[in-house]
Amino acid sequence: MPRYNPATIEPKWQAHWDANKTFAAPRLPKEGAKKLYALDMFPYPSGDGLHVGHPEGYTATDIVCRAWRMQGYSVVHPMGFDAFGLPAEEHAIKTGEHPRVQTEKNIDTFRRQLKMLGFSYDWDREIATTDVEYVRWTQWIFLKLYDTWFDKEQQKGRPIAELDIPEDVQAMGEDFARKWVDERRLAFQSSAPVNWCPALGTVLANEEVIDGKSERGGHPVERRPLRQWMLRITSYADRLSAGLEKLDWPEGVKALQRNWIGRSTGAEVDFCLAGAQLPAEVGGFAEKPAEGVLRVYTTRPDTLFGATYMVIAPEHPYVERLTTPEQADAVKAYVEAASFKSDMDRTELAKEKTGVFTGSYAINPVSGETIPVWIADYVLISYGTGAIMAVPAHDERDYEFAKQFNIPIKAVVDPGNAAPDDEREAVLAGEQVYSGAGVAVNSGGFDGTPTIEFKSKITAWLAERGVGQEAVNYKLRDWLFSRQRFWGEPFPIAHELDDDGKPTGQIRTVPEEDLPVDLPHLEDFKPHGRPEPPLDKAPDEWLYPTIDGVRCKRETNTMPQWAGSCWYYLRFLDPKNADAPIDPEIEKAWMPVDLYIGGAEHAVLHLLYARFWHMVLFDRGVVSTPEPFNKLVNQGMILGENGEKMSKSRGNVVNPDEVVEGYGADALRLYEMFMGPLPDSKPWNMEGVAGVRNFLGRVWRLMIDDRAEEMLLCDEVTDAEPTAEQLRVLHATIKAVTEDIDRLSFNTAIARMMEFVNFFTKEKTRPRACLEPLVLLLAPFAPHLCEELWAALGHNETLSYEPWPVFDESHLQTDTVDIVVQIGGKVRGKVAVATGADKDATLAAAKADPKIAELIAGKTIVKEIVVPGKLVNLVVKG
RNA sequence: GGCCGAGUGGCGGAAUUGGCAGACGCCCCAGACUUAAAAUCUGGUGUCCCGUAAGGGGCGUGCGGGUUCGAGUCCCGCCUCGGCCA
Repeated sequence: MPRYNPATIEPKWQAHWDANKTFAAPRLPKEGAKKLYALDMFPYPSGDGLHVGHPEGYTATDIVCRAWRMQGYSVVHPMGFDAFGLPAEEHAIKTGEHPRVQTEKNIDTFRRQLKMLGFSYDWDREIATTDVEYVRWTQWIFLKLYDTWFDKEQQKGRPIAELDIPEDVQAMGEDFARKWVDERRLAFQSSAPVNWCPALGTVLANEEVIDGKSERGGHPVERRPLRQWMLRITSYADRLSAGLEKLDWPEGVKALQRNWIGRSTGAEVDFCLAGAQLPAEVGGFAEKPAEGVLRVYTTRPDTLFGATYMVIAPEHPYVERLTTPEQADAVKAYVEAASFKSDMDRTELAKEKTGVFTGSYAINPVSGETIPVWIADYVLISYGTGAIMAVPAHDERDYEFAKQFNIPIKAVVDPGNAAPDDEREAVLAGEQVYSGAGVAVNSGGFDGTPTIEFKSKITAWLAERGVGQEAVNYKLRDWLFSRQRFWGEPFPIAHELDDDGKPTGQIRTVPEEDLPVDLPHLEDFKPHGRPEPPLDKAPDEWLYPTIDGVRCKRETNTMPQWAGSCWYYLRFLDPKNADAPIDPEIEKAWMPVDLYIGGAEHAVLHLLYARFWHMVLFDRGVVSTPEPFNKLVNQGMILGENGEKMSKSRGNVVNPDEVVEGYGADALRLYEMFMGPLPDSKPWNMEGVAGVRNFLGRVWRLMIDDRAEEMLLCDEVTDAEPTAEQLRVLHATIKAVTEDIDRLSFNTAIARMMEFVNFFTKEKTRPRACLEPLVLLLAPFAPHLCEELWAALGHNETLSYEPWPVFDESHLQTDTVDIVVQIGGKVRGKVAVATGADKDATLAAAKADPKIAELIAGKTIVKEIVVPGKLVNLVVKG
């Protein structure tokens, strides 16, 4: 009977932990104890259930939590669900069943599977982003964003109440002033293109659009502007970038984020349109470009003399006014065609450049030359000013475009030594593009100025004349925060209506005490055929609330899935708080997250968005730390047995339920950790699972007599004192396992415990004093098995809070150590020398070894290298 | 095209600062136990060469160079694969 049988012991201990709330974390860390907040990226509860990729990171954090609990830390280790999202809504559209029903079913499956793996979560803290009480505080945070403006001077978000409205703005009237304020909020409205699919009668998410066609049905998708909510993440670009410095994150992830933010410095330059009435000379560079002025952003103001044409994006507000009657038809067709292309399609370097001439010209502010203004879709309205000066000699895309349309190419940077002579000639002749630094040519009085120097010189020159200024730009764009979907958080916003039921443009926020704004009842979830969100179908009693006595229409956009995951780590600490998102006392005590593990797919967006919200909450005094996640680790991908990505279509998906059924949860956990380093991608191998399962069986038989009818310790287990050798093995194991857990090197920790078991299996007497520490060391990895063994060894309490075994250096010491002896760098022998022997003694011992003596006999020793305790290398000649 | 990461036995991987390459596991082979098998335990297992044997030697960490007494590890150049971005 007492064979190792995970199928009986695992559910038993899971029930025990549940019933005893073994892993409940205290409200605040224990007095005098250090705290650990270990967080997993919570899963989206898909209909497929848990994937073997999930338990990889989850097991890693669980091991750290369990080990550190035993080391006396107060540990909080929560789990929840990121439960809004498209699949549940699609299911609802098909079946008419409310997405919440499907979502809850999926959560139940995920929870069951997670519990089956024995993670030491404090389940009392479970939250789902779809919980109405959670949504309430998500909406509350949105209102904070709405109530915040960014003070550039202080680089800080501040309450709208502290925003001074300039007198000239006030003078323009209340409506104007309100608009002025609204334009400065971190949450603001704007018109942004959506993927409108006329055939499906709905707006699609980016991931539902493939090559300009709908994923379902392959219908054409059009980019159409729609009123949307945006979050002003660009205000925090510098802080988001600078804040990375101090974080203990993989360098690669930091680089990705910096790259995504894409900070560049350059200049904004105003080009007057030919024939335009120039405005009267105003002091300095205008905040907004004057009428008849086309403003561009460039990172290379030094190439201004080489600008031979300009390009504006097809969405640029000047398109109409610049288009001459002769060009009108061509421009119209071009602009429409561009609306079907994604930004990606448009900017792809390899693609052939397209464009159309507007018929208008502008004047180069430095050379006075008249240059044509084109419309081309390789310029994006969302980057910079949506217009560029094109310098074909020194920009690859401009070069291709100029070639395509026979526009002059004028070299203004001499590469000098930076390019071989023939290439340099080609560049200067305008036959080859060169985008590096060099020396100015063909640049009026600036000839001979090195690129770097020229950049600042010309910027100053432009600034003096009020036609340019230094500017910082980011690839990062403001965050498009609304979705035309049902299954998301409603905005706590309503639009005031006039007597005719038309929006006045005035916004009302839902008062805090009226939160949450819950989703309305819908008869069905089918698209209504208009680009407006599905909530437009909501019943009137939901759609038209009265706020402060004014009839309003609720905002019908919903928030994106990212919203809920932006702050869940805070709510975990105080999940039931009815008065605030989190109690400040609790927040101060537990934050920041000490260890955050999850997939690399969230390296940019989730982590950037969450950091942004956190910074706003920090500025507004809701949280006390500038950054939310101190240490981040990305787990690698688990591939199928064939080495390819796991997917249903490849038929190589491994189901955790089946693994647990066949080998047990402890074996699954152990295998996932034994496969290789946590951050690496590695292929699954079911024989490897069998291997670690066998190891767990060996641990069992090390202590339990598996031929007996009852649970009995085997005869070899004794209360006798361990031998010196046994102690040495034990303490080497304690040292290695403890250090390996600290550096998340779980595969090597397991290997060391295997060595321990291999050694003690051969021992005729196995002292408890050695076995008990092993059980404790292994417990974080295979907790069910170890609880069972701990009980068998005569303990009544869970081992979850037993003190971690202490490593004692003195047991590792031996009388002698083996020294490698090399001759000419090749290993030729080994000698035993006394521990701690110095260089001379070690060298003497090496030379005295008969084999070595023979090999060096008659030869001259040129050099002797001695590393005490390690090796001797004799370099000989002759 | 850019950035990041990785190339070590038949396979997953180990080697924390340059110091015995291949820990540990899988696969495979052999032995013990057994009437037999399974299970379990024990041992072997990079590769080539010399030797009947005990044993000895060469070669080996993607490729080519370099630094060093000594390189999987550091430097230069290249190749391949993976990820992200364009």
